[in-house]
Amino acid sequence: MIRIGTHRRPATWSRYPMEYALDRFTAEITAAIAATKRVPPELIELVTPKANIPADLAFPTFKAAKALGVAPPQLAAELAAQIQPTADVLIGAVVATGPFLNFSLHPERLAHMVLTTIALQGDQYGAQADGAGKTVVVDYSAPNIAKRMHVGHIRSTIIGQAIVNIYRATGHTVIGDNHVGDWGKQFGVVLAAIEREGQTRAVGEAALAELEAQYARYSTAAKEDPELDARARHWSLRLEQGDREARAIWQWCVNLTMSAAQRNYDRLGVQIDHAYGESFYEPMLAEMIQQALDRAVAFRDDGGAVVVENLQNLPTFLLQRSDSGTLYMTRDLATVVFRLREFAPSAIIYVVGEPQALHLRQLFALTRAMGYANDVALSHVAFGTIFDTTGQPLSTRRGNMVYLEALLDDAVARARSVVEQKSPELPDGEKQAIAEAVGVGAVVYNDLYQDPKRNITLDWERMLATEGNSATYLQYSHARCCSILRRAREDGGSGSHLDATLLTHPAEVRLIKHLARLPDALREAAERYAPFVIADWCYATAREFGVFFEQCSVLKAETPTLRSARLALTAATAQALRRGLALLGIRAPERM
RNA sequence: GGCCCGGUAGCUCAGUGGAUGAGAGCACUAGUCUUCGGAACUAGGUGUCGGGGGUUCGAAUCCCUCCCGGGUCGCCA
Repeated sequence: MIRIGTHRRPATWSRYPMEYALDRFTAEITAAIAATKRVPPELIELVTPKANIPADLAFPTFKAAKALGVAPPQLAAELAAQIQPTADVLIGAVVATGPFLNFSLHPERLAHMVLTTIALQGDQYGAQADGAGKTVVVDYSAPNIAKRMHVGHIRSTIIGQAIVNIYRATGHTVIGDNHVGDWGKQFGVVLAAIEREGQTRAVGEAALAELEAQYARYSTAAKEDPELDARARHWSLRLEQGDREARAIWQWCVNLTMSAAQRNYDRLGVQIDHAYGESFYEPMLAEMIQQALDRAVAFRDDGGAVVVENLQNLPTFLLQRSDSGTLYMTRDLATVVFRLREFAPSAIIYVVGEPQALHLRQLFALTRAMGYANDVALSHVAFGTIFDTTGQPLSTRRGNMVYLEALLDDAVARARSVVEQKSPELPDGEKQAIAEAVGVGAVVYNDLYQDPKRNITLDWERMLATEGNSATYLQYSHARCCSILRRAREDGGSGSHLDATLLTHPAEVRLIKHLARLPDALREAAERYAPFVIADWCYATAREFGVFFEQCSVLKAETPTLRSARLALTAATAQALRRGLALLGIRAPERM
């Protein structure tokens, strides 16, 4: 008998994750096979069987049998005969099926352990200690100053935040850094355009829109007038050299942009620890270039440019222009060096679009060639491009650009109309909060449900889908759990003594087994930089709950003790779903 | 041309060495339902896993090669 929901959680649980059921199961099997002394430990590799196999973990005996010189089915049968699960392990049954040795979980013991774990860990369920003592820097979002955030920034922001959440949950100290694009020649264009047309008096996103328009007009004109191009480069240099007027306008642009970006971040649940921005590294650039020259990684060519070539067969690139201006690469190099000194990370993760894959490979090679980061993992989480429904890339020039704020507003408005239709009785404030959670959740999920490296299509119908693999379906499943729990509270009969071993219905067992998988999903998501692994887990959880909901009545369970056990399972499902969604940055309303 | 990423059901995608089912969702068809919230559940698939070779006891998964789509290749970021 276990108590669920009535005790206080020990303060240590969130900091020292407990052993998870499937980890113990795996360890028990490995130990049991090893104990037969028939199979060398290094040949014990377990696999998860396909869904049609009635087992939870399997040992394929092929390799071991070959090494031992026996037929695989014979070895499997031999081992099955030798392994007798005792009453205190999670192993329920051991069966040899041809060359496979199949292990099944003991449903009652699993139920007890999983529900206990989730109740104890609460919103920390699945947390790992793997990353304890390690620091990871995540570079994400990176809006451009003097521009609105558009769909081009949304992927880095959303995927980056999910990776931050996931790494925190695996015990890492995570430093998020918003590498804001506030420097470089493009900014020279901004300043030159303002000089030419005057400073807009608009505010908020409207001001940013005007700055974008000025930028576009200037760029177009500069194509036919080399004078204007030179003027922009001149402003770029003035800015780099600390010119007061250039700096003042620059600061105005930065403030304007960041306050607009913050509104989007707040809605998306995004919190980034730092926003040093490219400009921050200006004082380090001369030193970086000098080091590259001193260490013979780069050379100065006849035109005065600093060139890096023949680096690991990568294409040649520059660290300094022939007019002495610096480049993206120069600042990125300084950024790595700064992060190494400041945070001493074991890894730096760049959440940046796939088109910059080559740039980052060059950066990583350069960093190492200069003697930095030899024991630090440098990773690029590359995400694909967003296209419109006709397959065209989104761009301002094409006129099909979608801005983040407008995208979120639109999604929320559509969600609001569904809420009005489905839940007219709710108070207005709650309706709006639900619409915000559902609309924004849909946008976020659209970016996280699949492998980031795939290109994605901006498709309203799919993004705001309320069924299938969608954010709304997950939120709805959670709300249903909450509804049952709410009604149970109103009935006053949720009993505190719970016997999880009563949960033996196939739908209950399946749901419990699935809940047990979150810790593994979290580990895999971290290893692969793949939030979609968590999304998949959430979706499968919601589906298993849907089956349970249909087949096992909670409030009208046959006996009070079964009702209590099912309430505990429902509470655990709600808790775990909330946890999974939180890792993705999606809110889970209790009603919708 | 070199390099990178994709190519799995009509569409959008999982699966990247293991089991005579290659899975989900959407769409389509037919059901469940006096609803613990129907934004639900159930049933229905003749798929050259882009083509062809190879490695392996075993390949959608690893290797080679070719085809198709996208990206990228010194003074933008």
